[in-house]
Amino acid sequence: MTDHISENTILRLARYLRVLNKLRSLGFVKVFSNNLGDAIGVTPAVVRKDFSTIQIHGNKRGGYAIDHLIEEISRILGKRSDQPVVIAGCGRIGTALMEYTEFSKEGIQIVAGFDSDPERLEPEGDIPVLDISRLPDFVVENQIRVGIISVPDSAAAAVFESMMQAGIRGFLNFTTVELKCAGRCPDSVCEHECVVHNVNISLEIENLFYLVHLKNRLQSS
Amino acid sequence: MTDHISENTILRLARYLRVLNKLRSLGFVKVFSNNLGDAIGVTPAVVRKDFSTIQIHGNKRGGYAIDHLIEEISRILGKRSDQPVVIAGCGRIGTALMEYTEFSKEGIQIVAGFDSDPERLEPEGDIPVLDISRLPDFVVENQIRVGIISVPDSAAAAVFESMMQAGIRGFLNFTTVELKCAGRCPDSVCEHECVVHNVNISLEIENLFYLVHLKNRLQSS
DNA sequence: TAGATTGTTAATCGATTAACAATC
DNA sequence: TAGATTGTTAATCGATTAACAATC
Repeated sequence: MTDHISENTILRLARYLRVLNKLRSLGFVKVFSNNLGDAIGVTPAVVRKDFSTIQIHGNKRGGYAIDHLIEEISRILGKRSDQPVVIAGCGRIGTALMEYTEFSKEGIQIVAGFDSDPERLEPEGDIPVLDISRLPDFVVENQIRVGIISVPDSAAAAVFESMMQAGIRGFLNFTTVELKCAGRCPDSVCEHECVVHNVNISLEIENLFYLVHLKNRLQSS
Repeated sequence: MTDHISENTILRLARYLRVLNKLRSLGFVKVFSNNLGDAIGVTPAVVRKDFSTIQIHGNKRGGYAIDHLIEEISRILGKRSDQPVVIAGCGRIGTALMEYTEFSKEGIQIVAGFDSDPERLEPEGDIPVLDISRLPDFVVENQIRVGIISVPDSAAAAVFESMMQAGIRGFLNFTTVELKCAGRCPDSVCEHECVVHNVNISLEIENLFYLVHLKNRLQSS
């Protein structure tokens, strides 16, 4: 079928898709590589190349049909209307995420939280918070593929391991622990690697200081 | 002075620095490119190259002295012990960040929050929450260079503009609005560009679904 | 010394950009 | 038709990797 699609392209496709949905809801029907490039901050050539690699074709003068783009990109990316996610660790960050209202707009649904602290459990809650020991069964039963790790650093590795064993393949990691999965997936379940994306806000902020500092230096020399 | 340092290198240096501080606190004195590479997930050659470009030298068989590394990397990156940050928008995310205890460990200090909702103001709070109209003066007076934007999307562009005018040069953007600063800084204040990093958690989660989906497809074909 | 590690050069790889023919 | 945009190829650029001499 389709050629190999680079990770960069996949991430851009996801962003095009968001812009396209906004454009459609505004009543637009056509779009040019030009417009889309501006919207996500890349050159028109990149947009055309991306579409070319996933075999989406436009009209030589009329640009691309938004409906068609949305349909094709959604198909390629495997976009589902329901995207169920579990959260391990219902502390400050975990709770904030459970209350985060933006998710539902995008079809993301936090289906359960897990914690080891009995005080935090709410089995009957709107989003149930269960004991962490029940995570593997829950993941298997509900065929969850994506999970958020917002436990303390000290618990990160063990939680990661058990989530992976249970079948989670995509991780959003809020700890500062480097979670590696290359070759760690049990062969019987998983011959491919997992995907771990890290969100490290204090590192992000530090990086801003560094980048601003160094840009200044460069400028003044 | 130093040659041009790529952004990739800068971001890696920041991560080495975090690992090095941990190693030092464990009593380690020396480290090999090997170890550091493992710790942040790059090859040893990348580590040596990074150090080479910032003119840090090791010993042909004894690796690198941790103290020296920390000192030099901190100097290059311009690491300060106090890293003051303001937050625009004290809703759910903004408040969670103000309460986030990890920041102080890294020397990051949220010095004030700003909001347009009178109900949210707390001028006498531990971290004062002031009216958004007072942000520019505050930033100028306290020479703040880094800010967090966690306002509703609809307010993002205007808030960004006023923060930039006031002198903020590094932005952590929690909205889904594409904030562009190329050429937008007022020349009198700023001949260099700003740095905007985006944190879009729902996009991150969506991307995990897409990447997992596509890795599966690739595998099974 | 032998073995291990640095530091650097050249080779490779992939992504981005430039350019332009095709064509609506 | 003239002008604008796609789609693709070749050129460029930068980052990563491989390889290995230097040397502790």
